[in-house]
Amino acid sequence: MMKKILIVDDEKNIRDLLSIYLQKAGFDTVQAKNGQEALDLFEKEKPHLIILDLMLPYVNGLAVAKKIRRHSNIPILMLTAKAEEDDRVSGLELGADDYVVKPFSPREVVARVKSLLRRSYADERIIKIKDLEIHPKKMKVIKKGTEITLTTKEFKILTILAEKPGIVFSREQIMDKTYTEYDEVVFDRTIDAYIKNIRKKLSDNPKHPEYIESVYGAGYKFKGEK
Amino acid sequence: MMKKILIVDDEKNIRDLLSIYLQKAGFDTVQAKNGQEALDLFEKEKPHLIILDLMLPYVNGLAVAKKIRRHSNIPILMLTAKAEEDDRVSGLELGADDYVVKPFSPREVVARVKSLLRRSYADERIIKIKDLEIHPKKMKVIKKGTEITLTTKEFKILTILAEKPGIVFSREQIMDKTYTEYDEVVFDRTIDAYIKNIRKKLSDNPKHPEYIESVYGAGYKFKGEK
DNA sequence: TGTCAATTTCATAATTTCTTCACATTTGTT
DNA sequence: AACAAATGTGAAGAAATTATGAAATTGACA
Repeated sequence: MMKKILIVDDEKNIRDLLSIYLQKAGFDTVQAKNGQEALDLFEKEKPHLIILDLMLPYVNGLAVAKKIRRHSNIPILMLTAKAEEDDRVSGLELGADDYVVKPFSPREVVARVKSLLRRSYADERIIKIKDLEIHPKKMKVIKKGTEITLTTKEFKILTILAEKPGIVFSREQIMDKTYTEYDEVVFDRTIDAYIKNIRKKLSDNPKHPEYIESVYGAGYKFKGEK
Repeated sequence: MMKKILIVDDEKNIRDLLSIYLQKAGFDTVQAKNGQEALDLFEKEKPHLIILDLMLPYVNGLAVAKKIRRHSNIPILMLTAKAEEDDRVSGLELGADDYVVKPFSPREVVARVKSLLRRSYADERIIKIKDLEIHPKKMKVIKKGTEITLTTKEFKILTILAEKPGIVFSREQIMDKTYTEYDEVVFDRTIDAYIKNIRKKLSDNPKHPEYIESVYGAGYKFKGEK
C-alpha cells in the first residue's frame, strides 16, 4: 500500500524538494505550510508519517507535535535548523521519533522515513526484560514459558513502562501515550486500575513488586537496572 | 556510568585502532570479528552501542543489524567501505542510526559515537556530584552502585542544592522552589526535617557532612568546589 | 438486540509522605 | 562561661496518594 507523508515546513523550497524525492521513492505526499494547516491535513488526509519543521511561524513545531501526539502515535520526523541539544531533547521527549538537522541531504531524509515507517509499522520487536518476553505482534507476554494474555490497554501500558525500565512515567504521560482518540479525558485512577490488573496477571505483588513499581507522588516505573 | 561499545569488524587493525581511540575517550570496548561473535557478545556484554562493519565475512553486517534490531533499539553505527548511497540507505533502513564511510578518521568515529549516545540516552540528564548520581527521570540516587530511594520532596530539595554546589540556599528559597502553590505556607523547620531525612538516607553525618552543609544563620548548601 | 469482555468510574481501605512540635544539641556572641 | 539564636531529631497526627473490589458503562460482534 502506498504510504502518505505529510510535510510541514514554511519554506516552499524545502517542501517541494522533499516531495520530489519522496515521490520518487514511491510515497504519496501532502504539504502544509504552518501548524494549523498541518493539524487540518493530519485530520483530513490521515498520513502515515509526518515530517515536521521545528521552527514554524505562529505555532511552533513542538506544539504541533504535542497536539498530534495526544491523539495519535504516528511517526514524526523532526527537522531542526540547529543542532541544539535542548531542541533535540524536547523534540524527542514530545514524541518526535527521529530528527534530521538542516541542511540535510534529501536522500538521508528518505532513508530515515523508510526506517521510521518500518520501525513503526512492522513492530515485531520482542522486549525481553527480567523473566518476561513481551511480543507486540502477538499481544502476549511470556513468563517462564507460560503465556499471559493481556488486554489491549494493559498491554500498551506494560510496553510503555517496560521499554524504558527505571524511568518514571506519570499517569498523564501514560495516558498521553495510551489514548489516541480526541478529547478523551480519563480519570486519573483509571491508570491505577490497569496497573492493578497487569500486576495481578503477572503475579506482581504491589508490596514487593518485581516488575511495576509505584513511585509515590510521581507515577509508575518498570523496575530495572538499565 | 561508563558506556560499553561493541566493535564488529573482521580486520584486527581497525578493531584495535577504534578501541584505542574509544578507550582514550573514556569508553569501555569489546571486540567481535564476525557476525556470530557479535551476536554472542551483544547478549553477554550488553553494550550501549555497536559499531558494525557492513561487509563482514559469512554473515553480512546488515543481517547482524537486522537480528539485533529484533530485540533491541541499541544505537548502531555502521562502517561502510564504499560511499555508495545505496548502502547507506539500506543501512539506515535496517536500523543503523548513523554511518561512517571508510577510510574514516578515528576522531570522527568517536564524535559520532558520542553524538549517538547522547541522542539515544538523552532522557537521562544525570547530575553527578561527588560519589552520587542523581537521576531525575528515575527519581532515585545512586551512591557507589547502591540505589537510594527518596520521596518526591526529598528528591526535589536534594536536586536544588546539588545543581549548584557551594551556593547557599535559604529555607525560604528552598520552599519557593519546592512548593508551587502560592498560599501554601510551611513552617520553617519543615525544611530542616527534610534535610535530616535526606542526610539519613545518604548517610550524611550532620557533624561532618560530606554532602549537605548547614550554614548557620543562612540556610543549606551542597558541599562542593565550585 | 443481547451478550460478553473490556474499559472506566467510584467508594473505601491501606499505605506513604508531609508537616508540626517539643525538646536536645550546637553555634555564635559577649 | 553564660546566654541567645539557630539547627538537629524522633515521634505523631494530618494530609495526600495508592490499592482494590465492585459496579457502571462502553463497544464489538454474533
